Amino acid sequence: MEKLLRSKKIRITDFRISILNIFNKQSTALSIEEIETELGQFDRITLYRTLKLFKEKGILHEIAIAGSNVRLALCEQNCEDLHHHHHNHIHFHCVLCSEVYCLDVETYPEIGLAGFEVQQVEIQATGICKSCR
Amino acid sequence: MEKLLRSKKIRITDFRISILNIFNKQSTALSIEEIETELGQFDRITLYRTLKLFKEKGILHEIAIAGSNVRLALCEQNCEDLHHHHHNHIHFHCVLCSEVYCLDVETYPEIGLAGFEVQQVEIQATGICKSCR
DNA sequence: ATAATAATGCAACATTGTTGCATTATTATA
DNA sequence: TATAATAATGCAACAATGTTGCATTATTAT
Ligand SMILES: [Zn+2]
Ligand SMILES: [Zn+2]
Ligand SMILES: [Zn+2]
Ligand SMILES: [Zn+2]
Repeated sequence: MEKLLRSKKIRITDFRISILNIFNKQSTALSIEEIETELGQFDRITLYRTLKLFKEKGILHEIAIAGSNVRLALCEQNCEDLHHHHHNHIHFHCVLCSEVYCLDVETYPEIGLAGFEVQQVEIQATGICKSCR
Repeated sequence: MEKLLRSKKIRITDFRISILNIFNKQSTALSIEEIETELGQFDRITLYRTLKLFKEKGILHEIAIAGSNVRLALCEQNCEDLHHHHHNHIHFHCVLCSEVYCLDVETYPEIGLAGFEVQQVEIQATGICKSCR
């Protein structure tokens, strides 16, 4: 927790620790609304600033789902910043419980597009999750 | 244009026609801001309602990009509604011009996740587009 | 312990999207 | 083509989401 903040060279504060705690006890990605509920009493501006910083530092990654709220989840250890992630997982969105999971896949698909230089590939699967089946 | 609206069993209005015209002369996906610029003078509420309807009817599909604005693009002929699309293309987001392209791929990857029922797969590639290289 | 620096919390604001309702336009039918 | 039924538009007002400036407070380096 504090080690993570130290490694990213940002100050260790109570607020940041509590945000990290919330993500650590969760197995699925979280919406901002869910984080707010977990926090109880808090300052909205500080929350937004913290989430923005965590994304910039490669502590959290953002998952944008069409027709749904943005979700956030913890990054892998080796993510550098907003633009240099090193994930090898896909995002699964359950149509029943609407939870979003970060899931490892055996083989991550390669995408080739003539004339385009592909740098990163983000995959989102939609369907019914393990616990809703 | 009018044929499309008729086939979806919704009324033909000037506003809807002008929205469809904007999308037809464009090769890339559009942000709401871009649509507003193209429209010139318009009513914001009508625009939002029109876009919502078009998404529900399978006329437009929404592309959610992490850290960027939502984009919209025309659907394939056989898209039924919001939840029943029949696209076979991926979405490419250029890091230089930030345009979003709908691009056909030779083979659309299959995703298998033990315990999860996959119904749809959305793929987003990021990199440098044809015209920015 | 002190100074330098960064984070927080408040107010105020900006952007984005929604709801209710009267007016206007489209469509079906006679 | 005229009329009635129905749906879309445009306005006001609001709700939700996200941002900026600035004084106060906390963290860190010395
Ligand atoms: Zn589920
Ligand atoms: Zn993830
Ligand atoms: Zn480009
Ligand atoms: Zn598309």
